[in-house]
Amino acid sequence: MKKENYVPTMKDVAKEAGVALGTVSKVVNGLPVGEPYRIRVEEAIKKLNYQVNSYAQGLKASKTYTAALLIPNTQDPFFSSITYHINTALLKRNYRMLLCCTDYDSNLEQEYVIMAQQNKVDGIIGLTYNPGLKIEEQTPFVSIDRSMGAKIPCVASDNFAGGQLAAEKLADLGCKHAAFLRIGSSLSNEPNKRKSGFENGCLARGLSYEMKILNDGDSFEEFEHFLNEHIEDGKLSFDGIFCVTDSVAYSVLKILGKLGQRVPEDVQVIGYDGTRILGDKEYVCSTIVQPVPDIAEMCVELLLQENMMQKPPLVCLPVTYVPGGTTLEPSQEQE
Amino acid sequence: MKKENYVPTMKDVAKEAGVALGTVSKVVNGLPVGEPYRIRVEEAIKKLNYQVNSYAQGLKASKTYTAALLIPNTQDPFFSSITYHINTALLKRNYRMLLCCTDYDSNLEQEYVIMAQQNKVDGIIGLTYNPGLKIEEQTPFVSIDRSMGAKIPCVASDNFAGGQLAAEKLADLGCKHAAFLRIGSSLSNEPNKRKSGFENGCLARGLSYEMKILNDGDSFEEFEHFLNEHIEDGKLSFDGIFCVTDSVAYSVLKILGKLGQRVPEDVQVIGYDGTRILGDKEYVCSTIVQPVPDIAEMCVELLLQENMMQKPPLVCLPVTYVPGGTTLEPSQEQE
DNA sequence: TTGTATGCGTTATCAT
DNA sequence: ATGATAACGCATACAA
Repeated sequence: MKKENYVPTMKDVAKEAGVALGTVSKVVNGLPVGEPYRIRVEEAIKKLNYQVNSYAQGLKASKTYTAALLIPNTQDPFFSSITYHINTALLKRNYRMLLCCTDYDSNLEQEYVIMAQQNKVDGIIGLTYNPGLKIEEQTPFVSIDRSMGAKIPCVASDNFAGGQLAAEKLADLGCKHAAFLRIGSSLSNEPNKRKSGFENGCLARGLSYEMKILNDGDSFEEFEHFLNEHIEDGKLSFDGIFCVTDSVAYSVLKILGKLGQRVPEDVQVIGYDGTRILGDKEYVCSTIVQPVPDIAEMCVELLLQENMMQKPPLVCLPVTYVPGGTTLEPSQEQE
Repeated sequence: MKKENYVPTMKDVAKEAGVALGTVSKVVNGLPVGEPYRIRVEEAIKKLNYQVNSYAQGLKASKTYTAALLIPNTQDPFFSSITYHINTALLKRNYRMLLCCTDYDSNLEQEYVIMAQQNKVDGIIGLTYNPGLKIEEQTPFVSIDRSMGAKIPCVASDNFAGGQLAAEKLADLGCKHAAFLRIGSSLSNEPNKRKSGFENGCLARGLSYEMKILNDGDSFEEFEHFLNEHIEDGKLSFDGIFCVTDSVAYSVLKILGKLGQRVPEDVQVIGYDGTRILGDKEYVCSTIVQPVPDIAEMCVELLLQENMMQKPPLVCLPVTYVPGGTTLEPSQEQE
């Protein structure tokens, strides 16, 4: 019947319907066309099983309705959530998404940018770690969590406010001496502000604090040493700990257990991100929740916004605190 | 200097280098070209910052080096792992990946298939739930976990063997009376074989068992009722439970805790998938691990294989068992 | 309102 | 070995 492996084009449809090529194009794109023509064309389309070729469209229009997302991986809960919500936000606007897992590899990040540009994407959203990433001027780029210069908008949760909120919560929950634990990239990025926010909050509330900041190569055992050093007669000198991420908090919780400290009775712990067990169950710990759907929506909005002119260099979205079992419940205090 | 927003083409490069269009094409594609020409062209490319247009290439060659992945979401740990590894496997072969999160929505699945076809993808990999999904013959498709007819290869873990392995492990670990708990789609798919495998394994080892199978709409509380009904004088009649997924196992563990049952002392629990806490930490429970990297690799391999002829209709990849704290450790038994 | 013709950027087939 | 030209499928400006 139909030729094997032959993909019909507009020309075939035009011939089948006995109309001109342009008419078919109009029908396909919903432009006004005489009713009898439209019907004949639509029948021909069904009969031949015709589908437009986005590549030909893209070539013609130099617009591909495609965006690329650069992200280290999809397994880290925060990344997987970002990925999902950006995909959804793009879909809503009828955009396709190229997923580019970079594995924190600077070279791979650069390669993916080049690939995306060659693929004529309408824009790139990236959570990247390459400080020297080269991006063509004409390719819109929105960065997550890292400032990349005035021309590139950066979207992040309000990390400073988040750190502050964590300090305030610990103070509200009765803590007297807190700790901030961080393991992080030396790279300058937005999440680094969690530290400043926390310090700020502690000072405002008269909460004393100490910090332990691990560098890239350091082992988690450093935290164990640090905490162990602050135990006297079995009692930890901290009664509140703010961890830079839920992942760190999770590891710290295990260490605390090993050291015989009870959570939240002896020491309360707050993380950052809003990670849930298995993606959709309880929170891993009491935490500062990132507004991931809003971050995703904002990224896409900024990316597709026409007037480059007034793209803000930095957008910080509000965070919230949720108890997750590692802090004393509000019912136990006078909230 | 360079015109604002103007993207150079091969023609511009040819003019700049003072050579013909075809010569530039050859240089770009690494075809033999006289050395002095090659150098001049390469210099022109650098000077103009030229990049090939994949859309024009794709239009000409009707090959796009792009594949689409249809998956419900990227947040479920199994899905996120599949997504990551398929992305990696495609990258290795220089393919780009369109991510399509379907949210278990049959209509969305179909829309994405159409989108992918219009986008002239070289193939689609799908973990889908639409039994009537329409796919053009000329679009290669590989299915994960669900058979979709003889022409479409299906890749899955060896679910039957996995169920069997779970039964054998429970028997080895001293269980006398087991339970199988499942919540699942009524849709016929490969994971359903976990049940048959488990039954088979129980029979082979003389392990008695009961089953509780929830339907789509049912609440998890049904499991609680079921388990509660099997408690007499505070003692659960089961000493081993196989859960259809780690996610179910996780919930069941919580229920068991509520019912005052100790795991693994009173009852041992085995899940399925190989899910780790926060994606990279300990296993959620003792579990049958799916070989996700192998599944991903196999999907891509089958998808891009030229000779459609000998594509097997079903490929089952071997699973392994790992203890995850919800079974008695090997050191405690005579393994 | 419908039909015709041109060009998008590339590759490949020619003749040179 | 290199240079001119046609064609991929579609959209659109223009002519009918």
